[in-house]
Amino acid sequence: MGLTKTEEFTAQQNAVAALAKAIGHPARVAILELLVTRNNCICNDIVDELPLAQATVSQHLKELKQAGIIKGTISGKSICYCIDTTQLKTIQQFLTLLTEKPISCDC
Amino acid sequence: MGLTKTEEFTAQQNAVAALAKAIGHPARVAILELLVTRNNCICNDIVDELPLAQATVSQHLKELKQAGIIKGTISGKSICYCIDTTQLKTIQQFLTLLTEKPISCDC
DNA sequence: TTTTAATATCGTAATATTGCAATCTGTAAA
DNA sequence: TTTACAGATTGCAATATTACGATATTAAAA
Repeated sequence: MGLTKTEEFTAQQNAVAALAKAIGHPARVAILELLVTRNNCICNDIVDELPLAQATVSQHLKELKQAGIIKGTISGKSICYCIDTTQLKTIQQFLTLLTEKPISCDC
Repeated sequence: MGLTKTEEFTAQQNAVAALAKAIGHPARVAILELLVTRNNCICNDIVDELPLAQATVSQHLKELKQAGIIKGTISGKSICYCIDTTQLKTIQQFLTLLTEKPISCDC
C-alpha cells in the first residue's frame, strides 16, 4: 500500500486536498508569502531568500505551479512567478464551510 | 535527507503548513465534510461512511486531532468528534492574504 | 466477571516527499 | 559563436505517509 485511494473520493474532495497538500510545506508557505509581500514578481530572488538549495526551491515552485497556485512567465533570462487566486478559492470555500457553520456539536 | 527543515522557517509558516498538510488528504477532507454536514457529532459512523479500513480512518482522525482541527470527546463506548475552528482561522487568514491583495504582478 | 462493541496502536509493505549535488537547457551578453 | 547566468531536470539517499491486518484497550452490557 502507501498509495492514496484517490478514486474513492469525489473530485471536489481531491481538489481541496491537492491544494492543501501543495500549501502543506513551510518552504512553499514562505514562497507564497514572498510573492505577496513583494510588489514585483520575484524569480531568482526566491532562491536567495530561502534557506534551501536552488534545486529544492525549483522543485517546490514546480509543485505550486502544478497545483495551479502560482504561474510562471518567462522574462528574459529569468522567470517571473505570480500567485493565481483562481484555484485558491476552492480551498477557501471549503474552509468557510468548516468555520462558518453554527456550532452543531455539543460535546 | 527527506527531512523538512522546520527550524529554518518561522513558527507562523510552520503552523500554516502543518494545518494545510493535515487537510491535504481526500480522506481527511471527507471526514471534515461529514462532521460539518451532520447535525450531531459522529463517531463510528465515519468508519462506515469512508472507503477505508477502521485502522486507517483512526489514523486520519489522529492526524486531524494532532493538528488541532478536530477534538474528540468520549461518549460512553464511542467517541464524538467535532471541528475546532480556532486553529483553522490561521490558515484562513493566510489564504485571505494571498487572495485579497490587489494584483501586484504584471506578468 | 465475561462478553461485546468501539477505538486505538503496532507492525509492516508500498509508495511519496524532501533535499541536494550534478547536470542539462535555454537565453542574453560578449 | 563562446561565455555566463537563470532555472529545470535527474539521480539518489533519508525520511514520511498511506493503508491494513492483527492485536491491544476501554467501557457498557449481559
